[in-house]
Amino acid sequence: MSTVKGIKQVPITIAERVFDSLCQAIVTGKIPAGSKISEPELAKYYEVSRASLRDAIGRLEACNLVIRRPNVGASVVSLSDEELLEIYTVREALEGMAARQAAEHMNEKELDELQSLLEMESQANSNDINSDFHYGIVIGCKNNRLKRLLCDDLYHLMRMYRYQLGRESGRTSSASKEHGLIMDALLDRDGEMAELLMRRHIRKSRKHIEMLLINKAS
Amino acid sequence: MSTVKGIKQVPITIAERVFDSLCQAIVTGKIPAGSKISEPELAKYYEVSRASLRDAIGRLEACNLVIRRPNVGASVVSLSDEELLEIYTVREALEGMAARQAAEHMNEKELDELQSLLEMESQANSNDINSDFHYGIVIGCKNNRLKRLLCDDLYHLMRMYRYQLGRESGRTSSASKEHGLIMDALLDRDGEMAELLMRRHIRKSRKHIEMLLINKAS
DNA sequence: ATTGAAAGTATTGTCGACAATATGTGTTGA
DNA sequence: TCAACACATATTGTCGACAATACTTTCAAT
Repeated sequence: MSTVKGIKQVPITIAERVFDSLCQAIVTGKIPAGSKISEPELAKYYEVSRASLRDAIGRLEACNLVIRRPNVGASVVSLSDEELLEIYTVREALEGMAARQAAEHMNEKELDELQSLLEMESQANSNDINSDFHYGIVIGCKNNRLKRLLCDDLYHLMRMYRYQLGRESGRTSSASKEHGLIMDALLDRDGEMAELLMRRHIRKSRKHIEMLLINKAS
Repeated sequence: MSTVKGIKQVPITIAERVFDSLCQAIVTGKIPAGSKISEPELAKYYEVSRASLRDAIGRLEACNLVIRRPNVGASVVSLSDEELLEIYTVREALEGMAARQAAEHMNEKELDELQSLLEMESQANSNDINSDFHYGIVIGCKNNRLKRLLCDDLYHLMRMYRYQLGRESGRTSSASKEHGLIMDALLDRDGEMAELLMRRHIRKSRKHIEMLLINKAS
């Protein structure tokens, strides 16, 4: 993947390859949230120099998966409940706009593909975010800056916590219905409606996660 | 400054110091848009090793001021007209949400300060973005993720093109009025209205820039 | 004269070593 | 017993050199 323009790229340099590996390891929790990143240890593990590893860590910081403090080192990000909810608020704003622009700019073929994606979604509960409805809308918005913000800066974090929290346990049915409504708005080329529905959809997800977190606390 | 959490930080490492210098040089156009970054040349100029300089370049890439291609090197970003307008669309979404949250979360003291900022704005047309109205609202939204996206990922680019285009020649009067309306909404704690007004305000700026670009083309 | 290949040059990517800073441990003093 | 200082250890930051890749120039062939 290699974090450029939100479009998966084949890693060219060693640093990019290590970045991809570390990214995967962090998202899947193999390197747990909050844990410290040891440069000598990981450099030895991946059999690369510390220079390449540090480059990779810099990229991880750029996509918000680690936090680096000067002269101290990097740690895997660990979001508090509030910080997790903050991301949903940002998503509401950005994906809402993405939906609006997608309604205006997606072509027929893309709309078709998105719809068939939606139909598959109802049965196969695929965990691959690359083939999910939200991702399809982001790609369809045709605003590269928006794409990059969502895909480069939030995408990985979202994957990480989706992994950790288990993909919003038990809201699939209502979420699917909401996706259907958004799809209709896209087909109608109704940007305003698409944005409105997308925002409401993400707000509901947020509320749902909020409940999960409250229950988890007990 | 040193690009962390949108809050100016004193540079600790050499890489951070060089990043700050390069950031400034790019924003002010001292290193012109589109120009190539020569690692050996700049390393010699700043009297640092290439390792530190490369670290700095990585940070520049993270805040979207340069684009790096593997085995080729980094170039200062150069936005097309469309790409510049894309940023306004993203700002509409993000700063709209920031205004909403600011209305809900800013305390009295912050509101006071913002208002006095607004009064100063009408006379002294300060070019320091750190003391500008939009920045104040972003800081006041209390959503760190939102702050970081705006301040780390878009702030520098905005400064750069504001510098280049000369701060939206001749829209200060109407823009100031719009700021006043937003301020009123904040004082009313009316988040929905604040978001609505902020979005309209940025949309108008976008239209204004669009006109400037069309005229420039002739 | 233009196109293509090949050699040469310059730049980027990677490495290992050293310096600077932070962390952990042990000792001393109150 | 606890606090604070000093020392020892480990990690990060920085450096210069080498390897790999890209770019430029030269030359030859059609």
